[in-house]
Formats: sequence, structure tokens, C-alpha cells
Amino acid sequence: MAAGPEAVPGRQRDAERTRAEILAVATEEFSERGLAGARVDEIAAKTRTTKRMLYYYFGSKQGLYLAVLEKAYLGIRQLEQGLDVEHLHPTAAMRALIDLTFDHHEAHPAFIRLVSIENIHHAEHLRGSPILSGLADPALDVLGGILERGRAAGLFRDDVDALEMHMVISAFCVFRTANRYTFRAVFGRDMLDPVDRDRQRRMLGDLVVEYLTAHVGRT
Amino acid sequence: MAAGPEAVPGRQRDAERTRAEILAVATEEFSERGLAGARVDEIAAKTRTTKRMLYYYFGSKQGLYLAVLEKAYLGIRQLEQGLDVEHLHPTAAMRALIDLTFDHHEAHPAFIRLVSIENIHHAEHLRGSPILSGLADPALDVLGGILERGRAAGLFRDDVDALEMHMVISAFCVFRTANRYTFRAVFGRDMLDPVDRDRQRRMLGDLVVEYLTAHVGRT
Amino acid sequence: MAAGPEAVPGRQRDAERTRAEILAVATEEFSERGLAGARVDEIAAKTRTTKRMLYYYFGSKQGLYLAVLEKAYLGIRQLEQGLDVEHLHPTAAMRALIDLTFDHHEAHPAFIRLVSIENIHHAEHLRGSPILSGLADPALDVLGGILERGRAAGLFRDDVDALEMHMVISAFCVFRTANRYTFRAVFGRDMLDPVDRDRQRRMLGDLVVEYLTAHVGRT
Amino acid sequence: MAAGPEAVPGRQRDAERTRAEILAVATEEFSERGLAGARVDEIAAKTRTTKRMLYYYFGSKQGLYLAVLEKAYLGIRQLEQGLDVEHLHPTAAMRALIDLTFDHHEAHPAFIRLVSIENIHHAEHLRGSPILSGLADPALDVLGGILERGRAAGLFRDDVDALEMHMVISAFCVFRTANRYTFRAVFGRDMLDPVDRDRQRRMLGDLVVEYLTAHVGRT
DNA sequence: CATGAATGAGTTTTCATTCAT
DNA sequence: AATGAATGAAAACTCATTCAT
Repeated sequence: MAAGPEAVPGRQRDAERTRAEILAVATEEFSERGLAGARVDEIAAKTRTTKRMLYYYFGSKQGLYLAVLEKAYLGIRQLEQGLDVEHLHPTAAMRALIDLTFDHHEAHPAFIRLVSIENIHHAEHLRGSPILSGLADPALDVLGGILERGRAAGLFRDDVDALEMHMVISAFCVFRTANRYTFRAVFGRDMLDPVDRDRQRRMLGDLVVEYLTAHVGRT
Repeated sequence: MAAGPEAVPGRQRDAERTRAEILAVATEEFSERGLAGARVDEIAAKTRTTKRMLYYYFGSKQGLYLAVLEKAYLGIRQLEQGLDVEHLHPTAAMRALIDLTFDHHEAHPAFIRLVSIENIHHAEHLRGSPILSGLADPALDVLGGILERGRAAGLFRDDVDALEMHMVISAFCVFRTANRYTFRAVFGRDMLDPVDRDRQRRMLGDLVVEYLTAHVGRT
Repeated sequence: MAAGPEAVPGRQRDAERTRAEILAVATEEFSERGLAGARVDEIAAKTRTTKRMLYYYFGSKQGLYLAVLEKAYLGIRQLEQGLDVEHLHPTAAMRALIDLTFDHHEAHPAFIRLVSIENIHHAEHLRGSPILSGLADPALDVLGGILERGRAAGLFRDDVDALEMHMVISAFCVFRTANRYTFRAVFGRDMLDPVDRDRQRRMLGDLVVEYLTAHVGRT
Repeated sequence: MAAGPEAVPGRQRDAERTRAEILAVATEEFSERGLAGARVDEIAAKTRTTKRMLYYYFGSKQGLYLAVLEKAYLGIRQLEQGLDVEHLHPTAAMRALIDLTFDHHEAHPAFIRLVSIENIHHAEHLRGSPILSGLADPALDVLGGILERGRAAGLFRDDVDALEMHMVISAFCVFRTANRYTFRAVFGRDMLDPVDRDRQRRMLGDLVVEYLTAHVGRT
């Protein structure tokens, strides 16, 4: 009971590893090519196992896609869980939240692409997933907390809906990755160019903070 | 308008109509299911013509997809062409631009979905299209003009990049449609609910205008 | 409108021929190996067309099986339609019906095997078929008519249910083919041996006629 | 009963029980879905043991099927062994035999379905089984005895072949179960409806007895 | 005896595309 | 300009069986 990993000897470890490997490869493939565009054969080929194992563990292509989606969402949510800004001044907290959200999104393009893909499918898989359908977003709770503290301190305006503020922040962070390629094709600029990263992150922070604090306490 | 179509009356007219019908159906199908997810048979079946015609006019599934993409982009660009805010005060002009952009996006979900889809494909078709690859975005020019006028008038801050401002506006407008389904699945709220439309549009305007005018001329 | 076959030139004829050929081969394969045991590849290989055509015309393996079943039932029913015994004396009519039924069954082993197979599947396909589920059996009507005439003439007993009489006749005729192989393995005798055919047919006639006329009008 | 199983108590007992359990489940599955239609995984899943055990005891799917078939045949033969009608008057004996046969068949639908299935496979497994291929049918011997006694007593006609008489009786009894589903789909009547059971059994008895005694001793 | 993981070979099904007329 | 039939290649999926422990 103490040792940990050693408790489960060899086989089961392999099973878990096999499952995880398939999942990792599938995440890559689905996020790159979409549900319809990804190939089961291709996913299997990039694995040390065979196609058969894929069906053994996930039942079907859709089953695998769903598992990928679930893992991606759970992973992101877990990351956001780690947000700790309670001790910060509301404005600083807001900037910290935005910075973290910004960085998280940039660090997880596969997740953002999967979300785009899932939207093309009208989120039917997400809706059908018992694991995901009720999954709250920690980032939203944190955001709500900051807004409330800011409002209570007379720093923020009081007509702001947390979810709509969340939309603003998410929209920008998602857009950079989700629309990267068409944006580059049309405007010749890569939104993820590291050169612009800090500027953009600061701009988003300014945008939100200016909005929240505008005309407050100035009357 | 003189010689052209009228020369060979019936035939060409039908041909054009057939082409247009296929394009309309294909737009619907591709935007709903993606390039890989759409079915040539299905598109043909929803048309009054046959599959053969589809190949006759567009060569291949990809050719049809590209035609759909081109028509969608050209249509949107043409709409934006109509923007006329030169006579307005910079702030009013900015709000007018935002309102129009907001409404255009809401009115053309198929276009937004096609852009999402094209991003999944790394914009390879867009890049390969002679028609689209060099197509400037009128909205960006208009935006640039407004910013310049505002700056010149001492109303707007002068450290703003037009393209990044465009990103902010587009991101929000695109997000509402592009991520509608997963957002609803996760948060239980439809971003396109008409009840919230005006609030959201105003918020976006406030957000941008507050940012542009913050700390300007107050020194 | 007069000529007939010539009206439809070449292609459509081929289509019908292709369909018919697939159906014929599939009838053979399904009746020999059952629904699960038959192989789509094998059926296609015995055809002049490809597997793809099979799906083109019948949609799926089950769809093909159902088409086979429907054709088999309709064919048999049509044969039975030709029964004309109204002009015969009830006893002679009964013997004629039995002889024909007996011969029909012997002549159509594939049909009998398909029925066995369909029973293994709890007749789920038969029940689901709009064509077959309401299909009356002409043989039963004929049998009912004979029984009534025989009864009216004071020749036959009056406590006989037509459907149960039909069961007796069918059971024997079906059994010879349906259980031929196990019977031969156990008893070393082939129920379809031509040497015994007439004896068996006569026996079945005697069996039924004796039963129907026993103790009637003798009181 | 003395030395055998008791020697190694626990183990062998469990082994025998495991074997029996697998056999019971397999009988159910094969009789319900046929040899090709049954699934090894499914059979194993319905057992308290694993798939490996199934192979350990029976070698292969076919081996298991054969074991099922053998057990089914041996069980039925054993039942028929118990027939004791020697002391009855020939006519009564014949009716007793028919009643018992009728009831046996109704009580063992799985056996009848297995026989149907085995016929679809041309009885190749039955023929190949050393246990079954030479297995006489006690019912036939009993039937032969009755016929002989009846003939000797001048009660029965003397042109009756025991095996053909057996065919008549078996055919009817088998038909009710083997063709139950298609019959119901076509005629809307369940041949195994308890309401009709006694009528049908009596009818079969009358049918056979009338035939055997017709025109005998009346000259 | 027992077990979960693994697998090769086959089986059904799909899809964009083309041909003959 | 138009059409129904046809198709090859690939894709998803299944299944009895075996291996390592």
C-alpha cells in the first residue's frame, strides 16, 4: 500500500501505458484533421500497438474521439484549478487571471482546435458525455470572485456579467490559435508570433481593466 | 450587361442557375459538416441536378469546397465594402464599425463556420486561391482610418495597432458563433440568444472605446 | 408503348439484370450458410459485378438478405396462387393440394432453408418487412375452401381448423428438406431419396384424408 | 460413485461445474444465434469464468459447439429412453408415444433450434462426432415395437414403415417450435400458444391412429 | 487453474470519382 | 448539358484465438 507504482506489477502498467499512448496520438491526429478527417489506421500506425487495440480500449472511432475530448477538457480544467489570485488586489488579480488564461490557451493549441472541431459537430459529443456535460469551469468562478471583490471595493463597475466578461477574454485567447491560419493568409501576420505575444497579452489586460474601472468612483 | 448572357438565352441562364444552386447547397453542407464530413452524394441529392454536374462544374469535391469558400469570402468582403463612416466623429465611427461587424457576423454563421473549418485545414485552400490570397479586408482599412482620425484629433491613444484592434473585435464577434455549441454545453447559455444581443454589442463597443480613449487628453 | 422490352434501351436492362444476378447468388449463399455465415465478398465474387454494386443496390448485407427473403416468399406465394382445385371433388381436391404442396417444397429447398434461417433470427426481418408482414398465404385459403366444401357435402368432419391442418401438411413437407441432414446422419436415410417420394406423398394424402373422413357419415 | 470425483475433492468439482456452466451458457447462445452468429466473447461474458477457460476446456468455438450438440442429443435420447409403453394396448401405446414426443419437443426448444442450425450446416458436426454418429433413437425402436404389436393383433395396417411414421410425428412436433416465428409473422398465430396445445396433441394422435387403423379388419 | 491484454486476418462498409449513353 | 450505373481504393470495424503472467 505504501510503495505505489510497484503495487500493480507489469501488465496493468502496460495497459495503462498503451491506452495513454493511443490517446496521445489520437489527440494529435484528431486535433490536426478533425473527427472525419483523422484516420484510424494512421492513429494506430503511429502507436506501438495495432488498430485492434484501439477498438479494444475505445470501442470505435467516435469512442476514441470522445475519450480525447474528455481528457483534453479535464486536463485544461485541472490546470485552471490551480489558479490562486485570492490574495491579490482585484485589478492585479484580473490581470493575473488574464495572463494565465492567455498563456494556457497559447500552450494548448490542440485543445483549442478540438473545441473548434467539436463546435463543427454542434457539440454533440460534449453534450452526450456524462463526464463533461456538467463540468464547471474553475476559471469562471475565479473571474466571478474577482469581479465581486472589485465591485465591493468600489473599483469595478457593477453592470458586468461574469460570463460575458469570460466571453471577451476567451474569445481573444481562442481566436489567436483557432483562426491563426486564415488570419495569416489574409493579413500576412501570425497571431502567435512570439514578438507580439507580450503586447497582445498586455492589451487584453488593459482592455478589460479599463472597461471595468471606467467612470467608476470618478463621479 | 449588354451582350453577355443575353446572347444565348435559355441554356446559359440555366447553367448559371444550376451552378448557383449547387454552390448554395454545398455551402450549407460544408459549413455544417466540414470538408471531410460533407458528402458529395448528399450535396448532389439536395440539388435538382445530379452528381455528374457537380463534377462538370467544379471538377472535384475540393474544387467545390474552394468555390464555396471563395464565394463566401467575396460576399462578406462586398458587404464590408459598403461601410461608410467617414463622415462620423471618430468615436461614433468606431461604434458604428463595431455594430456593423457584430451584426454581419451574426448574420453569416455559415461563413464563420467555414472559416473555422478552413483553419482546421491550416488555410491551405485559402492560401492556394489566387482570388482570395491577396484579398484585402475593407473593414481593416476602415478601422485604420478611424484610428488615425481619432489619434489626429487627440481622442485616441496612439499606441494602438489597427490589426490588433481588429483582432479584438473579430475575436469577440467570431467567438459567439464559432464556439456557440461548446459554450452552451459547458455554461448552459446560448451566446446568440437575442435577449443578450444588444448588451453584448454595446459591451464590445464600450470595451474598445474605453480602451482607445483611456488616459488620453486627461493629462 | 407496344413493343415492351425494347422501350427501355440498354442500361436499365443491365441494371435489372445485375440486380437479379446478385439476388440469385445471394439466395444461394444465404440459404447455404445463413445470414451470419454468408460472406459479402463471396457473394460478390460469384457475380460479374463487384461488392460495391451489392451495396449500391441493397445498402447492406442485411438489406440484401431481406431482399432475398422477400423474393423467395413472393415467388413461392405466386406459385401457390396458381392452385386451381375448385372443380374437383373435395377429397380429390385435398389430395391435389397436398401433392402440389409436397412437390413445391421439394422443388424449393433454398426457400425452406431460408425460412429455417429466418426462424433462427426470430423472424425479425420478416416481421420488419412491409412487403412480407401482411402477405397472406394462398394455400391456406385454398385449404379452407376445400375443408368447407367437404364439410358441406358431409364428407369431412367438422371439428377441423384449417390452419392446424395446414400445419400438418407444411410440417411434413418442410421437415423432409429442413431436417434432411441430421435425419440422414442419425437414421442413415435420405428423406429426399426419389425412391421414397411417391410413397411419402401418398402417405401424407392418406393420413390427412383418413383423418378428415374418419367416422363421418358412418353413424 | 465410489472412488472417482471424491479423490480430489474441491478442484475437480469446480472444474466440472465450470465446464457445465460454460456448456449451459453456450447452449443458450448457440441455439439462439447459430454457430456463426454466436460470439465467443458473449458466451464467456455470461459465465463466471473467462474466455481462456472456454478454450482450455473445449479447444475452439467449434469444439464448444460440438460439445453443446452432443450434450443436447444425449440428453434427449436419455429422456426417450424412459419410454415404457410395452404393457399398453397398441393404440394406447401409440397415443402415449405421441403425447410424450409432443411434450418432449415442446419442453426442449433449444434442442430443436440446435438441430435446425445443424441442418443449416449440413449436419457436418453431427456426422463427424463419434459419440453421435452411431447413436440410435430409442423412440424409433419403441415406435417399431408398437407398430409390430398392432400389426400382429390385426389392428394396424401392415404397409407402414416405422421410420416414415416417425417422420410424420417428428415433423409436426418439430415444426411447432422450429417454424414458430415465421408462422406467427405470416399467420398471426403462435403455434406454441398453450390454449391450443391439447387440441394439437390430440389431433396428431387421431391423425396417426386413424391412418394406422383405417380399413383394417373391416373387410 | 486462471486472467487481462494483445493480435492477425478477415469482413463489412464508405466514398469520391468516372463511364457509357 | 445531362444521367443512372458502375467502380477501386480505402476506411471502419469484428472475431476467434493466443500470450505473458
